[in-house]
Amino acid sequence: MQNLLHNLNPEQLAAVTLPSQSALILAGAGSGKTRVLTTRIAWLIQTGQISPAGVLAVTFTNKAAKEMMSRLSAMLPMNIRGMWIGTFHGLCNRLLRAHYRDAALPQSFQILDTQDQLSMIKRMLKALNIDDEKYPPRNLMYFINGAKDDGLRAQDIDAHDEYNRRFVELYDIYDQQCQREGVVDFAELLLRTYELLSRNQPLREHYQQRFRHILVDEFQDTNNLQYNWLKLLAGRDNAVFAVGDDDQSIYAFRGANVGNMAAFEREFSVQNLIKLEQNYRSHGYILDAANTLIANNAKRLGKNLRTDAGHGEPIRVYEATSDLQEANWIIEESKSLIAEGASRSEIAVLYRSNAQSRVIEHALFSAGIPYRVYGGQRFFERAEIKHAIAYLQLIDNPHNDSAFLRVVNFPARGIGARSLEGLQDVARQRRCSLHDAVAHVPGRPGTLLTNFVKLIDDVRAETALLSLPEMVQVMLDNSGLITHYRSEREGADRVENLEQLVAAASQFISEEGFGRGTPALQGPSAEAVAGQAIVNADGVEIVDADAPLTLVMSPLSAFLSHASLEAGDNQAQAGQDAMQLMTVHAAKGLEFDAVFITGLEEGLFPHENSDKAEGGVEEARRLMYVAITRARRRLYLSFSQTRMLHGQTRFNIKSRFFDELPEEALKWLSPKVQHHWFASQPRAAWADTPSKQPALASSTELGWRIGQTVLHQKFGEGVIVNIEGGGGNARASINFGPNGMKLLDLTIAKLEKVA
DNA sequence: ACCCCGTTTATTTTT
DNA sequence: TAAACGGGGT
Repeated sequence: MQNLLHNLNPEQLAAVTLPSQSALILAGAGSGKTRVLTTRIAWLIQTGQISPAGVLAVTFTNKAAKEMMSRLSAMLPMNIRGMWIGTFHGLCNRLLRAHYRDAALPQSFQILDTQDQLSMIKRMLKALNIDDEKYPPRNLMYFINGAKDDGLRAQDIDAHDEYNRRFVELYDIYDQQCQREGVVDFAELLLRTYELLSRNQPLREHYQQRFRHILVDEFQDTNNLQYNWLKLLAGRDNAVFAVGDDDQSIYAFRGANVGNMAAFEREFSVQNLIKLEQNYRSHGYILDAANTLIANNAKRLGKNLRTDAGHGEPIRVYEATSDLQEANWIIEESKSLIAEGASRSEIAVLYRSNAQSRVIEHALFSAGIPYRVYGGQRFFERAEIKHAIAYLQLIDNPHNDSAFLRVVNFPARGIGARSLEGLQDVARQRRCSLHDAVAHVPGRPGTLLTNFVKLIDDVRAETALLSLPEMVQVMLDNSGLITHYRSEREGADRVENLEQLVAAASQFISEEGFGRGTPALQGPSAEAVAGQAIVNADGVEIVDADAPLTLVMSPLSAFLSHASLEAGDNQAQAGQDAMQLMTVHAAKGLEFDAVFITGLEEGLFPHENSDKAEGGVEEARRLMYVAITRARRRLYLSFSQTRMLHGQTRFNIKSRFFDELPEEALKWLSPKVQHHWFASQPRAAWADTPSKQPALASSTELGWRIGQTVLHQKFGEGVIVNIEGGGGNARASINFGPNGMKLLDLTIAKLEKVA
């Protein structure tokens, strides 16, 4: 135990050893957040305050959950299987599997990912003959997910106009369709569990009594439903240990509510708020920059990072004339870092949006520097894998129409759109699944469809006693998927991926503790279930959704859940010592010796949409804060006067965030206010855009040019983005950054040129 | 049933 | 720019 608490600083120690009450830990970047979280669990167990089964730890990502588990198993000399550590969705899945009857779901319900959900909505709109211009599927999806995230069912929503009434109506129809198919979307996993526990008192009390300690990671990212879910599970007596950082809240756009931190303090009567402000990651100048920047946010719980490390290197700032030049500068700097002995994987290039990676990738490629881009397609998202998964889904639950449609004619079986429309009509009339409708389709389409259904049924029958990997193999062979991709010109990779799926299945069953030979379709045995049965005080029998998974679902169901909930690694040239390219969002939680934050321009970072959204600029500032605090020793900031965006050259001014950083921490590598690109090479930029010539001719008479930086007494500094008209009629679009884009008459407006 | 070509649209993303 | 989608033609 001494060992356990040994190297903690006073605040960390205080947090780890708090009494069993709800507490809020404000954990700054690099302050040892995960360490506190895991040590807290280990300490509770070692001091005998709780048994592993009494611990519930919730994270947002599978990665974070795995990290916690591996740290815990290093800390504790025991099997940590009894602990519930997982993502909100993973834990809900487990609960719903164990209590599927109470939750009114089929035992083999399946999970729709975002793609599946959208295609299902499209299908529904089409079937109802609804104009998808007027009711865009995407909007409906956001509406549905937003409602679910707020805990609302269709009947709970008051629509004030015709348009919204329609949305509500469609939401209701969508839910009914999901129910018929036995599928749930991501938000549904949470909402269904919430409803299950709130309606079923014995069940709720059972879990409330079990989980005396609930620990939550990244609390600032919780949405309203997750917050209420925690509140429900915590009941009145349990201790919720919430760890988060309001300054790193960057997911409001997907429903995260930072306000949950303040609400938590109030509603869970938090006696102990501990701030972890000692930073173990970054050098002084870097932290100064982060602190100074974030102080510009008004809505904060308040926190200031400090370090024992010295100032370190100043933050280098570079102003490029073009995105291309910016990229080349990154390469030059990286080369010298590498020459000084830095390893490539310790250098990260961050950007606001994915599109920005192109130029940088191109430059890195030309320079022959290995790199890795985060955020590509992941294993279970690949088309061929999704097809294979769809076959498996049909074996497990033939009523999953999304899966049915995905593969009914893939590989081609002569079942075209026409036949499928007919089938869908029959299914709608009979209010049944496509699978069940097949028997009622006459003629040749009927025969072909029947053959398809028979194919699925045969694989199911043939593999009923086989293990999961064996089943996957048979499915691949019998479905014709492998044959199909073998005959395709560029199918070799896909065949290889499909073979990897067998390996993935094999790895999965051994990791999750299913016996090697357990039949893929074998559900929990009656005795196993009986062994888990608990009779509560009211005489109600409850089966606890306890680990391992083997007790609540079949290997196949478990594997399919896994495929939906854990999309797998985004493919990477792993092993190589490569530079790391990613969005700022993707960088959250990571750290690097050297970090480049690129594209620091008005309109991009902060993004132009940030100005419009409520609290958008503060969120953008937090994003910048996250970016800065990724760096350990070296930080580079860059922006460019011009940038190619959507096939057009955009003229930008530097981000307002530069004005919010401490001057003494920065070292400007290029002159701050000096010649712009057009001064030295006036022709180059528009040589290939003849259309702009007339405007330029007229504007040059007046002395104005696109790209010119100007000063307006009211709007401040801006850049001329476009000039239209000529002579006495010349007007210019000027980007004044924080003050927006203005269209000004050049003959009237009082503008000063900034050199 | 499939392919081609024009149109449209472009933050951030985990589950 | 470029990728994804949908309509229409073969």
